[in-house]
Amino acid sequence: MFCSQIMSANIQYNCGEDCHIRSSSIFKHLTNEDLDKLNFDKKSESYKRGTVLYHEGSRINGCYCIQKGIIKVYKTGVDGKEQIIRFAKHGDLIGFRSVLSKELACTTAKVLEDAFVCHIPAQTFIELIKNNGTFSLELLQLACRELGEANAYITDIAQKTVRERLAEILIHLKNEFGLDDHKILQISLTREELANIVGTATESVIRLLSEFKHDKLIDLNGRKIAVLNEAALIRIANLYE
Amino acid sequence: MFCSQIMSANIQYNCGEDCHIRSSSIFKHLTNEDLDKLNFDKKSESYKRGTVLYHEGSRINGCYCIQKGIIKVYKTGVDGKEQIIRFAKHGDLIGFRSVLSKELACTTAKVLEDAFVCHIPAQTFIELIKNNGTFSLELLQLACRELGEANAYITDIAQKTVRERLAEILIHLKNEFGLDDHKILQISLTREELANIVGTATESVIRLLSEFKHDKLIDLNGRKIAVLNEAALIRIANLYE
DNA sequence: CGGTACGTTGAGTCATATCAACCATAGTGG
DNA sequence: CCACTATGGTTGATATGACTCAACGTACCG
Repeated sequence: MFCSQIMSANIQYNCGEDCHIRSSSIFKHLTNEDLDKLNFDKKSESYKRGTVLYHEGSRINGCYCIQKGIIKVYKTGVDGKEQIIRFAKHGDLIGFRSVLSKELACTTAKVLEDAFVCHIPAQTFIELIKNNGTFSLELLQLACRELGEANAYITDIAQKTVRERLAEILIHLKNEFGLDDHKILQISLTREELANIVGTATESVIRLLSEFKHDKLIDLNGRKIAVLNEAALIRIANLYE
Repeated sequence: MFCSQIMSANIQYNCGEDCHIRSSSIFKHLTNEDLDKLNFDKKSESYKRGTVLYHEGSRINGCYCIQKGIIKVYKTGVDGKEQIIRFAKHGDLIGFRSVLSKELACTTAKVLEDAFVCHIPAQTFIELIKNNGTFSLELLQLACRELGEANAYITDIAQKTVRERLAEILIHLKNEFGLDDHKILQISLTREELANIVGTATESVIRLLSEFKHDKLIDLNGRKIAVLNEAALIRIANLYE
């Protein structure tokens, strides 16, 4: 099997029974037969920060299941400005959109935190969908959930101010990546990256973050952001009206 | 069968062989058996302008295949402002997102132009997915295409000016609904609705439309919008860079 | 004929973008 | 070891796109 790999951190990944593919919600209802096929066809690899898994506009020959690390998925807009669409982490599946719609990749996927990733060939993936109704239903549910989130984000960007959106993003990041003991957000982003999620200028993010810090909603220490007053941020973001 | 219905325009719809469900891309690979089941379970109905097919936040018990007319699909944002997510017309399928993700409807669907619509019960729909790999694959492809469009729109709204977005929307509407012999856009929207697609204020749309008219890019006559210079609009919109 | 919804225009304001300068840090190569 | 460069962060000044508010016009409808 292709699956034994050594991470830089010396963690051994055995991609048979223990592999994340098994416990990840999207794969968990596969039959043993399907699972064997999948484990045989997939390729696991580790990637350093900065590596690009696939480029916007390129043909894509499979999708990626993230075991470890963080991947930044973004589109390049007018005059090269990147718009971050999502982050993928532990258990997430990316690239399936382009595989299924048979279009060229409409996003770029770049490693933010050293990652360990399984690559599933397009053919294997499509066979799986055709032959396993439960699997395809779950995948559909995943796609539909993402679609719902995308629609919600469209509404937010179209209607909310930068200030509201920044507060909202901080809450989202907190929910997705969590805080450590010191309430520090467990994802490290540059100010520019934050701006590229919110859809604003770097300087605006900096000014608003200082404002939030001044109001004791957050604390700042370089890229470390501590979330001190979640309730107030939620109020600012107009979330859960 | 439930399927014989009379439209206000006195057009008879026979939903067996002739029904749109057969020719619509998403249903065209169904087996005769599946098709019989579908035709038996579905309910066709005509709706007047202004009718709501389903409300945001309500439970939804099936999805809708549009045979005729135009449906406006929108989310309600902060302080009640509507954000139009898409329009559905002849051959389009809506509501499947909420059916599959088993969440409450995250949008409202309202009739813009008198419509004739088939309702497919959730259970029938889900069975179809589970039992027919080709169908579920095509549905997945549909969802993925919509997801790609949503991501592109996020990037646009986040990065482009209102002027660019309005030009882009005019092009999109032209591609989706076409022009008549007088180059008039074949969908009738209020200025407010245009604003609610673009994500701006009604007054801004009015001012920009007059500007486009002054520059001979479009012509205006009430809600009738004639697209005179598509190339220039595309340039303004920064499309196809 | 009054009512309601939609469209238009002008004036003033404000949030946010843009531009420019500067600092801190870290890595690079001579 | 020290300039040198690149990258990221910060702040201030200025410009402006877009929103808001308000008034008014228009058209249709019962």
